[in-house]
Order: sequence, then structure tokens, then C-alpha cells
Amino acid sequence: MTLDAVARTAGVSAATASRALNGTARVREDLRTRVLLAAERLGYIPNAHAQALASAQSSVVGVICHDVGDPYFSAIASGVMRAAAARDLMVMLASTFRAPAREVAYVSTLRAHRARAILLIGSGFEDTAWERSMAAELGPYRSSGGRVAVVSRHRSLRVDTVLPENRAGAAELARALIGLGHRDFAVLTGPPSLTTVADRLRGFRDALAEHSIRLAADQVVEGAFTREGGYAAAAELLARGLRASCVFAVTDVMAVGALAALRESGLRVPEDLSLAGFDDVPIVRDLTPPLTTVALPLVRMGETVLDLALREPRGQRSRVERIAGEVLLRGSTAPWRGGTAPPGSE
Amino acid sequence: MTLDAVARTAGVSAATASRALNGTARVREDLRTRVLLAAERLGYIPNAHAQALASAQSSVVGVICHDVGDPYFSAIASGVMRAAAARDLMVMLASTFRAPAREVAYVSTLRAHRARAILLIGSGFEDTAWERSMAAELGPYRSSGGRVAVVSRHRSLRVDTVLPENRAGAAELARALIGLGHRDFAVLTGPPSLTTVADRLRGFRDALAEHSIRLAADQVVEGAFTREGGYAAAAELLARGLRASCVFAVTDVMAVGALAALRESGLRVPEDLSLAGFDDVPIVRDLTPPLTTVALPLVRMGETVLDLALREPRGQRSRVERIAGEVLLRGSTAPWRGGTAPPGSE
DNA sequence: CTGAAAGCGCTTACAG
DNA sequence: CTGAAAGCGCTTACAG
Repeated sequence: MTLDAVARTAGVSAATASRALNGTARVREDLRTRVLLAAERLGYIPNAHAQALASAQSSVVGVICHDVGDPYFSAIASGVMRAAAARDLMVMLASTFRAPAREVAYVSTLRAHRARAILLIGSGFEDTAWERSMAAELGPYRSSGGRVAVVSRHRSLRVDTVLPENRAGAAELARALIGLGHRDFAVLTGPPSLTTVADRLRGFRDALAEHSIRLAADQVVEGAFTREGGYAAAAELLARGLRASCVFAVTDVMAVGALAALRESGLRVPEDLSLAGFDDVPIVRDLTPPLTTVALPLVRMGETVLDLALREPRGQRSRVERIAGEVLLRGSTAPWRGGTAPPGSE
Repeated sequence: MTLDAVARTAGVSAATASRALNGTARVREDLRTRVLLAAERLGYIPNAHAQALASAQSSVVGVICHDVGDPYFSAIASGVMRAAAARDLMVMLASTFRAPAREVAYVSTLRAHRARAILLIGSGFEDTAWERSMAAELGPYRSSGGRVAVVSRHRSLRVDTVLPENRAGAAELARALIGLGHRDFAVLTGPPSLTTVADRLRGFRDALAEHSIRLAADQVVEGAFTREGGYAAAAELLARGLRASCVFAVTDVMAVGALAALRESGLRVPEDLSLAGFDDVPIVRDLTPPLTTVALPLVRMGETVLDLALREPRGQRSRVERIAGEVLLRGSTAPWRGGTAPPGSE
């Protein structure tokens, strides 16, 4: 079924059929009707590739995340999908399974598909080699009209960014925890090359420093950015000898794993140990106890990043949409030792 | 950057350049090298649309699910992504947000994109009108070489299917629960037009009937297929007057909502009431108590459905890959009233 | 408003 | 093994 066939059975030229079907130009009413009818009758479906080739623009946007199976990305992706549907765009989704090289390769593939926009979800890497090759892909893409937007800080990419305030959020969380009376902390952290990890750790540390609290080196344990990573990190922390009354896992997903590990070792949360995460992925409010965390509006961030990518740029500068995190004190954190905490928090 | 430009700077014809780049035919070694070098130097990226148009085949597969934000779909999608990556295929993902009409529309769009395969994830609808329009899309697509595969039962679609044994799984769960001594059950169910809901409900009911247990009409409450749906359904059940010692939510996601509602009303799980779900989505083992459920290998199902779609069909018959569910008795279900249950289960 | 024609960037018989 | 040429199925100036 081609346009030509439709045109022929409608008794018009392909040009007219195209215009009638797409509404790109005025077409005499009766011709229009005939074309539409013919298309309907023949079950005509346009060839998106031919359209893209002829018009030099496609209706797909590319989204690259680390793993759709992770609730953080799945929530953001959900927001992107919603925004894409509203604009009649299709989404090409790629999971890198956390391999930076694959991320670059996917950008290249997305360029081949002439994606109207490319969205990088998920933390950037503080890795010069990676940045260089990523920039090498993104540069030509953008100068040929492609739009790029990212979620999270990507150091030198200079692209439109939806920027969760990781540092401020972690700092505020730390202050709230201090407000509960805690003075000894441990941190379960992720791969240090991820900007998200670096920022959260730094914010947390800075806020502790405000109160002259130091984070002992052996109380900071690194793990993979997954539930299993959180589990292993917590186990390692216990093996090293826990000297904290409160543990901060830099993501909720890690916190979930940590909770399991702590439980298995016989520790009660929050009675023996408080635990906090970051992100507020959908499930953590349903844990027992519900997890204290820094809430990010993940779905909205997904909508925003697509909007940002597609919105007409006004100048040279890349735009940054800051997203504040909201500290949610829930059941997984308790006042220290039965509550010597001051009433007003902080 | 076009193929022609590469060919020209390499001093060969476009045909040769194409063959060298794609490895589709033998090319004299020195020419091949020159082409590859030229492409590299020019930063050549092929136009996937032109390739698809000229070769009449694309390298994308389409996936339609209800909502990527839901852990069930996100896990399956993760499996699809992995399988797609292994085959160097890109995935076009669509979320219908549970609107059947949108599902049909997406199939049409995917046809326009000449997707090599279309995967329908998520339950079918027992709705004749829907089936008719879906079949009207799928038929022409398949006879023009498109592959289709689905997860879950889609009544009359006659396509390759990854079929979780919902009925058998729910029946086995019921037997295990009866084995714990329970005799009074309530069910939190989803939209009855979904085949998944119908099958699970039926399997559960049938197994109860084997033991002459009837499910009272007012103890079966319908809710949306979401956490909120489960929450509301549980609340409604309580409002009607709970007369069960064990509640079965037809999906884990609903069970999570139900657990919250039960808790809020002051009921303890499993001391006052046992609760079970279905699917074993990643989080439920981390709930407190961990949820009893029927485990489905979701990620593997995602891999399987893509493999199935792409595997060369051998005959006319559609293939069915049955997936057994494994009953996992965890902490959310307890023996009835302190355990009159027989030792061996069942 | 309508149509003939060129062109989008590739691939692939078809000759050589 | 290599190249000239046709063709994939559209869109869109350009005339009329």
C-alpha cells in the first residue's frame, strides 16, 4: 500500500494525496474526501521512513537510561512517555546496563535514526575520556539541528539540563538527621565517577561539617548502584564495624538492599539504627518502616526533560531546570537514643 | 554527511562504499580500507531511514505496554531491552496508560515505522470490539512479514505467546493457602475484562472449589490494576465487612496498596490477616512482612517474547511458551489461627 | 488549488 | 570485484 496507490484510486496526484492526508495544504474538499476514503478503504499506512527521508525530520525521540528495570529510571521514563504521547512522538528507548561505552554507541545509533531529540537520563560520568567521545557525538548532532537534554549533572556537556539538587538535598537531609540528634553517620555510596554520587556525598558531608561532624573514612562504603550493591555495602559496613547511629544510602534502591542486610544481621531499623535514602522511588513509602528520603518528582522530571529538549532555544546558553528535593522524614529514622533532639528539628 | 561524500573522498562508487561499510559483499582490501578511513574521518553516520527504505527492512522492534512506570512492565521491558541489545535492535517503546484504543493506535504507528516485530506486553482484553480492531491491524502487518508476539493470553489474536500460567499459578497458591489452614478468603481483583484477571480469579476459585470452599460475592472486590486500586479495593473490602482470614490480590502491585490500607485500619499482617499477591515484582520480597506470591520470571519473559517473535516460524500454528509460576510462601501469610495446618502443606 | 518532477540517502540487481 | 542506474515511498518547491 503506497501513497501512489491511494492517489490512483482517488484519481488525484500523489502530491494532492499527500497534502490531503497530512493537511499540509489546502485541498479542494471533494478531492480531500476521496483521498481519505481511498486511504481508509485500502488500509493505507504511510511509510515513516520515506516520510522522514523526504521531509528530513522524524517523529521519534531517543531516550538513553541505565536500566529501565530500575524504579528510578522507570519512573522518569514513564514521565517521558507521557510527554511524548502528548506531542505525538514515538520514543526509542535504550538501556546501557551501566556501560558508558554503550551510552555513546546508542547516541550514534539514535543519530542514524535522525531522532528529533536525544535524552540522557541518569547520572553523568566524571570521566574525561567518556566526556570527550560523548561530546564528539553530541556536537555534530546538535549542530545539525538535533536537540539534547539530560537529567542530572553532566559536567562539560553544556546541554539543557533537568538538575535535581542533589547536593542541597543531601545537605538538607543531613541537617534533618542531625536535628534528630544523630552525630555518627555512615554512608553507603555508589560508583564515585557518577556525578550524582559525588554531589550527594559532598552535600551530605558539607552539612555535617557545618556541625563539625566528620565522616570517618571507613564508614563510607562503596557499592554498585543497585539493590544488591546496597546489600553488599551494608554488609561490608557491618564487617568493618558499625560506628554510626544513622546510615545514609545515596539512593533509595541501595537503601532497600541495605535494609535487608541490616535486618538479616539482627539490627532493628530504626530502633538500633536509622536509615535514609534518596529519590523517593514509588515503593519506599511502603516499606516497613517507610523510608526517610529526599523526594524527587521523578515522573515530572521525565516530562520536563522532554519539554526542555523540544522547547525552542532562546540563546546560546544551555538552560537548567533545577529540581528541589524534599526531605521526607519517615519511620526509618528515629531520634537518637530515645530523643534528645530539639523539638523544632534542625 | 552522506554515503556519496564518503565514496567520493574514498575515490569509489557509492555502491562500493555501501558494500564496504556494511560488509554485504567482498570488496578489494585497499578500497575497503579507504572507505572505512573516509567514513571515520568525515564522521559519517548512515541515515537509517534511507537504509530502511532502500532495503525494505528496519532494525527496530516495537513494544507496547500499559505503563513502563509499573514494576511488572518495567521488569519485562528490561528483559526485552537485553534481548534487543544482543541482536543489535533498537526498541520503540509505547505506554498506553491502559487505554485499549491507544494500544491499537500504537500498533498502527509501529507499522508505519516498519518495525520488524511488535510485542504486546500485558494482558489482553476480553472485548470483541477491541479484538476486531486489533486483528485488523495485526493481520495486514503479519501478512506483509511483520512478526508479532505477546505476553499473556490474548484470546483470538492467534499470535506467538509467552503465556504465564495464571490459572494454574493461582490455583496452586490457593492450595498452599488452604494448606496453611485458611478456609475463608477474599480477593482483590482488577478490571474483569483483562484476561490476566479472569484467569487468576478462575484458577483461585477452582482450587477453592476442590475443597468445597466458596468465595462470597461480597468478598471479591474490584479495583484498578495499580497500587491505588489495591488500596481502594482493600478499603472497600473492610467497609463491606471482612469475613476472611486470607486475602488474595491478583497482582503484587495491588497487594502493596492493600497492605497499606490494611495497616492503616489497624490490622496486622499476617497475625490478623494473611495477604498474598501474584508476579513477584522485584520489591515485594523487601516488604515487611515479605509478600507471599506466585513468582514469574519477568525479565526472562521479556527476553523470551522477543526471541519468540524473531524466531523463524515453522508452520502455521502460533507457538506458545508456557511460563510456570512458582508459589513463594513468605511472611505475609501465616497458618490460620496458630496453625492447625497439616505438616506437609496441601 | 493541482500536478509533474526532482530529490531525500541509501541498497541491490544487473552488466561488465 | 566494481560501478551506473534504478528504485524504495514519500514531500515539496516550482509552474500553472
